Amino acid sequence: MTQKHFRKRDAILSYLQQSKAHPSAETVFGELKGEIPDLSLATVYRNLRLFKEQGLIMSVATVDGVERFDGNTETHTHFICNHCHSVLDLMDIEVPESLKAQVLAIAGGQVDGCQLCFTGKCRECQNKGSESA
Amino acid sequence: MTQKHFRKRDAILSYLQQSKAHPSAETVFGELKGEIPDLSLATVYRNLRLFKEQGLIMSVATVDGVERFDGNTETHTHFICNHCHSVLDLMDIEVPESLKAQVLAIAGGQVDGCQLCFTGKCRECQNKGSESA
DNA sequence: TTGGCTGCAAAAGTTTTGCATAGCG
DNA sequence: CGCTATGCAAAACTTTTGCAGCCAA
Repeated sequence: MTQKHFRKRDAILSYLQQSKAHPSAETVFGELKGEIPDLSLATVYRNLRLFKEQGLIMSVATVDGVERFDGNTETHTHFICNHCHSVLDLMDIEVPESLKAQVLAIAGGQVDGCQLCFTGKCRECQNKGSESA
Repeated sequence: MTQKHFRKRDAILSYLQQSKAHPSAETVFGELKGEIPDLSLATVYRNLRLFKEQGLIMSVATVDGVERFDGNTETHTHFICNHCHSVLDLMDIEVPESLKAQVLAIAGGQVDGCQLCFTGKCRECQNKGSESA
């Protein structure tokens, strides 16, 4: 399987799927640059966009001006730290199914997904005090 | 009350608070430009940022690359149409208080807010068929 | 005069695109 | 050869910033 052809694309997708950090394009690029020195940021952006269109990854949110991605496309809740801008998964927090039905009834049309996102200060930042603004 | 000084700032805030369209900076600018011809886009951006910091408005989401704002800072649910990019309020859909407590327990730190956002195709786009991609 | 608000234009930061090249079938 | 993926650099787009001017107190 010498599909060097897809090596970069695959690497990007794998990285996304394995990461729990909800990285930005720049972060993906930075992390993979080590093992793939001739990787281009444009390739990262192109593939992220492609994966998103294909539903292989999803966009979690735009945090501090940059889009953050998640290789886990199952609906799950996130927590965004306003201080260090980390994005955490909250797998156990689920939006009641009843709400989704209500939305369909109210908004009409078609409901594809739902994102629940809490914001605040993560434990780490809390512990560190206010040093990481 | 000839506070012409604050006329633009006030106009921007009023517009946000009265609008239900969750406008972007560009939209606010475009809408107010009519009545305030010498309004500058920079002023809109500056004030939106200021209002957000002051908690007078909030950022709903970044839709199609642009940040969308809401003059209603009470926690409430939104619906984003993937087709026409409109953002609708779903005032009746509420995140159970119990979830918020759970989040605090899990994520630790401090929980400031929570955003619940559904995505899909709004009734209008649904009715219009697929003409508005 | 001082201080805050603004316009304008330049700058910064993120994301996209055009074009040429290289690899695979 | 045709097709897709990619690097590089330029471009596009959104948002921020520097600076000078203006208005009110």
